[in-house]
Amino acid sequence: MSSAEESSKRMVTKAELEQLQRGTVEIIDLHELKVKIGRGRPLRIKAGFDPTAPDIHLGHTVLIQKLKHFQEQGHDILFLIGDFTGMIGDPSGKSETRKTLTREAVLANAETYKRQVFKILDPDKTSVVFNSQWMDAFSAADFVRLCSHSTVARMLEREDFSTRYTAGKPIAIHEFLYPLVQGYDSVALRSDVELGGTDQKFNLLMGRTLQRHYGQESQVILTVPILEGLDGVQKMSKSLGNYIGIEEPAADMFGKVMSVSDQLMWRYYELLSDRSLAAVAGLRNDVDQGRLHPKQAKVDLALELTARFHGRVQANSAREAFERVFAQRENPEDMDVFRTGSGLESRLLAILDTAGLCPSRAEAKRLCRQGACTVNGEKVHDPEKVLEPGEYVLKVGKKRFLRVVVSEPASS
RNA sequence: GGAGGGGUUCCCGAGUGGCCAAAGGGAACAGACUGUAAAUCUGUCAGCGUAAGCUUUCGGAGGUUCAAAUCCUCCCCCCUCCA
Repeated sequence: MSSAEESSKRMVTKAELEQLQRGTVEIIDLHELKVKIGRGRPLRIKAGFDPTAPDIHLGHTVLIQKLKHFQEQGHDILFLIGDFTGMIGDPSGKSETRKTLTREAVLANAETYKRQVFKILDPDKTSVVFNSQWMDAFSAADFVRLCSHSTVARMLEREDFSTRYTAGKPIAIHEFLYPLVQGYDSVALRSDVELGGTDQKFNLLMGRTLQRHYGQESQVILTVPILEGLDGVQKMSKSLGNYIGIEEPAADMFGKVMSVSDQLMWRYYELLSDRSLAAVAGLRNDVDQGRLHPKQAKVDLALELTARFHGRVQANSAREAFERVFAQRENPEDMDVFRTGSGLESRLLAILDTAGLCPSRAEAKRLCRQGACTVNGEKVHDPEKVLEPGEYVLKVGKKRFLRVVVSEPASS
């Protein structure tokens, strides 16, 4: 063996492997991964994203952080935007017919993705690809061939298909194409490793199968946990509104982390924090033993996560603002300002509605009657209350604030 | 193509002529309690209107009736079995 070959081959170090394994649910197959890494050339690491929702949230970052680990170890990241698969719509969950995005929309979304994802990944070492690049050229005959590599029985092994099937819920045939196309993407990209959430396991495995059928070595698949959203039950997603977006202002990010339940806080520590699992276990123990107040632990977590996207300084001021508003019940420093005329326009319910603090006037009335509305710190139960010309601070519930300026009546 | 079952308010789900803006549960929101945690208790949960009240909603379109989510007709969609 020549010395050049000698140096190109290497054993993966224990530390590197541990970094890759941390926080993963499953690696299929770990031995194959070692072999691939051991060949010494950069691996092609694939991960796919939905083109319709270019709003990366903390749930996505679990996966993206893992991509970063691979990137740090010198591997090539293939950030796949599923603009073709987007037409199908991932069958998991609700089956809505997606409308095809225009070319411009796809490109615009891609730019948003890049802006967001490069907060974490190194742009120089990341290729952004679209599966329409090869799928648009796919002929009907190609599709028939692709479909021949799987079976209906195999498809029905997938949990959400079998669940729906036994429950008598509809399964559209084109939904079967989703795993096939996702799997074919691995063929087209010659991926060595594909990352995905645990809910993607079936699709990821399909990639392994198809690669073999198309004469390639199977990719290793690596699954990461699905992060629960703010409600602690359902997965974090934009459509459920239980997410923390990575482009949200520091104050919102901090506040949202603080609103999470104590139980969920540990989950977030585990999946999102950079702290070692041992350190997290230590913290948890301290809280259990009463040596550390759970709120303090949550503040630390909120600081860490906010600082990751906004830096230390902004994270700290977000924390101060939070304490001021919620612990000391003071008003936030910057509130939206709403200007209105006097008279009927300056009735409380009218302001609440037109300023957008409540979705409807009926809702505004209800909230007032329930004692949720405060004007300059005083509860106002009457939704018909007219605010005289002047400046007020209006508060609805715990989180909605508004500075209201009521102008003098026009002298006409 | 045939037979049967089904489409209800954000979700699940009751309702088969008036007492139905529609039970119950979940979610959500608000109040109390707190640490903007959990648990608990209470209240709210189509829109407009100060109110009386009015308007829209039960797959879609018509019809019967003083009155329809409920009855009739046609249409659309889903499921099961048969072919």
